[in-house]
Amino acid sequence: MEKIVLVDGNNLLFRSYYATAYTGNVMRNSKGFPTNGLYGFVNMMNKIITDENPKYIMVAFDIGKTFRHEKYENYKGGRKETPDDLKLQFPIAKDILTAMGIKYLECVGYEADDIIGTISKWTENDDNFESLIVSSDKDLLQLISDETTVKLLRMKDHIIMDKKTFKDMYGFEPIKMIDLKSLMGDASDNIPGVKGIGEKTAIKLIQEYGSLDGIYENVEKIKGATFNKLIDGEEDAYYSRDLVTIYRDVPLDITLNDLKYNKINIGKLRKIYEDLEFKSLLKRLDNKIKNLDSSDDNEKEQILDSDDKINGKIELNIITNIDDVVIDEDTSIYIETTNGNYHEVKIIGISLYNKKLSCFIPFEVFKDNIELLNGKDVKYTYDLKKLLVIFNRYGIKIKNLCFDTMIGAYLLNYELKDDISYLAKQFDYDIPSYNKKEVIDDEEIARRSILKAKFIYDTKEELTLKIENEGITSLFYNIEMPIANILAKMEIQGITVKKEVLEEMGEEIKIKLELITKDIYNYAGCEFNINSPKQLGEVLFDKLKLPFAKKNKVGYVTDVDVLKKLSDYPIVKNILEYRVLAKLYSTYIEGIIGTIREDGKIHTIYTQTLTRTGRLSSIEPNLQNIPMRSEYGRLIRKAFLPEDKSIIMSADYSQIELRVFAHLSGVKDLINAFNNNIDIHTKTAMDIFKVPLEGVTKNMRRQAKAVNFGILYGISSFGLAEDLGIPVKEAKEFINKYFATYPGVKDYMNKEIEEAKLNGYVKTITNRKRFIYELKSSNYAVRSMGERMALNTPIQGSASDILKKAMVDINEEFEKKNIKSKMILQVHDELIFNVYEEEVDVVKDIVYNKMVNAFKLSVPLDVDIEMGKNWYEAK
DNA sequence: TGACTCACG
DNA sequence: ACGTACGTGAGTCAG
Repeated sequence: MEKIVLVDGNNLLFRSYYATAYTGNVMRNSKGFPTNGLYGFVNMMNKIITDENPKYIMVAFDIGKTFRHEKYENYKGGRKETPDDLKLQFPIAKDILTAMGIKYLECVGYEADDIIGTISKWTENDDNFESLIVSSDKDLLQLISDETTVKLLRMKDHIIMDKKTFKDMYGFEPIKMIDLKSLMGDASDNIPGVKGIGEKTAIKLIQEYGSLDGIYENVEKIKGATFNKLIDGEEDAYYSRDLVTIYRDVPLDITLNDLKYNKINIGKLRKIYEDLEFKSLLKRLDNKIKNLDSSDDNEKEQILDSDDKINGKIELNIITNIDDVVIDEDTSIYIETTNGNYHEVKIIGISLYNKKLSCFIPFEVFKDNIELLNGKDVKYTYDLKKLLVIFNRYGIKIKNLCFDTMIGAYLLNYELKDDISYLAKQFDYDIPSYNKKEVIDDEEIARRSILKAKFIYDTKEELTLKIENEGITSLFYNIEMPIANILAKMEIQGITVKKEVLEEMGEEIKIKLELITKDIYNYAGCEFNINSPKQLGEVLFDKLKLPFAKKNKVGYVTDVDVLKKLSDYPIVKNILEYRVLAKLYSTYIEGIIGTIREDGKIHTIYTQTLTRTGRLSSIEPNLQNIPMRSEYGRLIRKAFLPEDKSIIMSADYSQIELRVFAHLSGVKDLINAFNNNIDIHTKTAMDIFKVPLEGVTKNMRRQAKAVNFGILYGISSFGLAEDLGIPVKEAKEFINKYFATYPGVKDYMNKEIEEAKLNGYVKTITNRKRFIYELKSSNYAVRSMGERMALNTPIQGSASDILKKAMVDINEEFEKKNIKSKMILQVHDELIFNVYEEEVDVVKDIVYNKMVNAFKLSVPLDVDIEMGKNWYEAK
C-alpha cells in the first residue's frame, strides 16, 4: 500500500495567518509584503514532509466562488471575506509548493475539501493506495474510512483520527460528521446549524437517532426546548447539510500517479525565501545543500557565496600584549566563555569596544593584568550578573558597569532567547551563534566576540532613549541594575545544604517507596511503571475499570484531581502516596544533592529577564519551589543551613498581592480592612456570607480565601469551582456575592480590561510594561486568558517590584552599616538571610523597616519574620 | 522534544 | 458554546 498525503492548503494558510495576525503585528518583509501566513505554511509543509516522508503528496486549494458556498450565499448572504493581506500570499504558497516538488490542485467551483474528498475516494477504489488527510478542519472527518485517515491539526499538536478513534470519540460512524455539523453548525465557516444546539446536544441526538433524517422522523419523541429548536431550525439544518457534505466527484484531469513527490528545485525555492526574507528557512536550506552530495558543484558554489554577506565589518585586534590596550573613554565589555552553567564555565576571553578600541583579549593575556578592567570607563555589558559571578571566581573585581543591555531589552519587551546574538538580530546585527557541528578558529571567535561588544556599544544610546521614553529610567537604574548586582552576590554566597540530612531522608523514602510499590502491584495484579501516566491510566481504568475515567490526547488523565476522587480505592491511595514520595525523592533528594557544589553549598542562578510579570525565577536548581505545604516535604528544608555562628532568618510579606490589589483598585472596604489590621479572608467571609465575626466558620473563611485568590488571578467560576471542589453554579454565586459586596472591584476590573484593550499592554507601579496580544484575539478562550493576564500582571508585577525595591534598600543599608550578614535567597514574597548571631537584632530591624517601607501604598505593608537554625525552623 | 505531573509563590 | 484561574522549573515518559 502506498500512502498519499492530502493537504488542505487553504486550511493551512488560514491557520498560519490567523495564528500570528491576531498576536499584534502582521509579519512583513522589508518591502512590506505580508509573510505571516507563508511562514507557518512552509514550516508546516516541512514538518509534514519530515513526519510522513511521503512518496505521494498533494495540496488542495479553493479557487473562485465555490458551488457549495455560492448556494449558501444565495440563501443567506455572505461568508467572511478573505483579508487582502492573506489573499496576496496564496500565489506565493503555490510557487513554493512547485519549487518543493509538490503538486497542488485547484478546480474552479470546488473547495479544497472536495478535491481531497475526490482523491480519497479514488484511493478507496484502488488497491495500491491509501490516504492521509492533513487539516485542522473537522469537516474532513466525514471522509474517514478503512483507507482514509485524518491527521487533525490542533493548536500545538495533532491527533490521528482513524475509524476506531473517531467512533471511540463520537460514538457513531465518521460519515455522520455531516449530520453532526448540520445540527451544531460552524461559526467560523458560516454554517448556521440549528440555532441553540451545540456539540453536546448534537452528539447525543445523533447517537440516539442515527442521523439528521432519523432525528426529524422521530422529532415528536424529543421533548422540551430541544424540540422547539429543532422545529425552528429544520430548514437551516438541511441547508447546513448541503454545505458540509463534501463533494467527492470533482472532475480532475489527473491520475494518482501524477501526485508523486518530486525533487526540490533548490535554486527556485531559495529565491522565493530570499524575497520573503525567511532567514532561518534559508539557513536550513543551505545546511541541506551542504549535506547534499550535489553533483552540480557549480550550483552549490553559487548558493554558498550569496549566503555570505552577513559578516559585519569590524577592526579585528587580537591582543597579545596587554600594554596595547588603552581604555580612556566609555567602553563596552563582552565576556566570552565556554558553554554551561556559569558557576563553572571558563573564560575564553573578553572583548572591549569603543570609538577607538575594538579588541579581543584572550584569557591567557589578561589573566595576570586584571587591574586593567578596574578603570571606571568600562561601563556597558550584556548580562552583568553572569559577568560578575564569573569574574568573582577568577578573583577579578569590576565596579563601574552600570548598563546591562540584556536588562534594558527585557524591560523594553524585546524578545530574549539564550544568547546575545538573538537580540542583536533584532537590531540587524548578524552575529552567528555557535552550533555544535561548526568548527571555527580563534580568529572567528574573536571576531564574533568583538561584534557583540560593538553591538552593546552601538545600541546603548538607543536603548537609553527608549527607557526614558517609557518612563522606566528609575526602574532600570534604581531597581533592576542594582538587583543584578545583589543577585550576583546572593548566587556567589550560596546556601549550605547538608547532604547527609537529605541522604538520610532519602533512605527512608526509598524504603517506603519499595513497600508502596509492592502494594500497588498487588492491588493491580500486575507490575507496571507507576511513573508512566499512560501505563497507570490503563491499569486503573482499563484493567480495574475504576470510574471517573477522563481522557487527554495521550491517554487517561491521572492527575491528583482525578485520583483524589478515587481515593477510597486502596490502590489509588497508595498511588497518591507514591507520587508524593517519588517527587520528593527524584526532585528534592537526588535532584538537590546533585547540585551541591564542592564548597558544600548550592549556588542557584536567578533569571532576571525571563518572566512576563517582573518576577525572578530560579534555576539549577530551582530554590523557589522547595516543599512547604506538606509537613513531610517540608522536612527537606532541614538540610538548608546557616554558616557558623549564624541563624537563618526569613522575612515574608503578609498577603502582599491582596494589599497591592486593594491599593490598585482603591476599594474602600478592602483598604480599611488592611488599615485596621483585620484578617482579610475573615472579613471577606463576613461580608459575603453576611455573618458577624463570631459566625465565620473555618469553612467560610476557606471559601472566602479562595475567592480572594480568584480575584488576584482574574476570577472565573470554573476555576473557583475546581479549586473549591464545588459545582460551577455555586462558585458563580460566590463570585456574584463578592461583586455585590464590593462593587468597586468589578468597576476596577472592567476599567483595567478596557484600558488594556485600548493600549495593548498593562503596567505595574514602576511602569514595568507587559504587552498582551491575546486581548485582540477573536478566539474567546485566548481573549479571556488575555483578560486574566491583564488583571493579574499589575498585581503580581507590582508585588514583585516592591520586593525588589526592598532588596535594594536592604542591601544599601547593609553596606552602609557594614553588616556582614547576607541576603541569600528570594522566593517571590520572602527573603532569606544568613544572620550572624551578634547581628540578629540589627538585621531584623533593618529588614523589617526596609520591607515595610519599600513602597508607599494606600494600605500598609506587613512583614513576618521568623528565625531558626535551619530553613525549616525559620518557616 | 513535548506532554504530563507536581513542587512553590 | 467557548475552555478555563496567575506566574514559574524539573523529572519522567514516550515518540
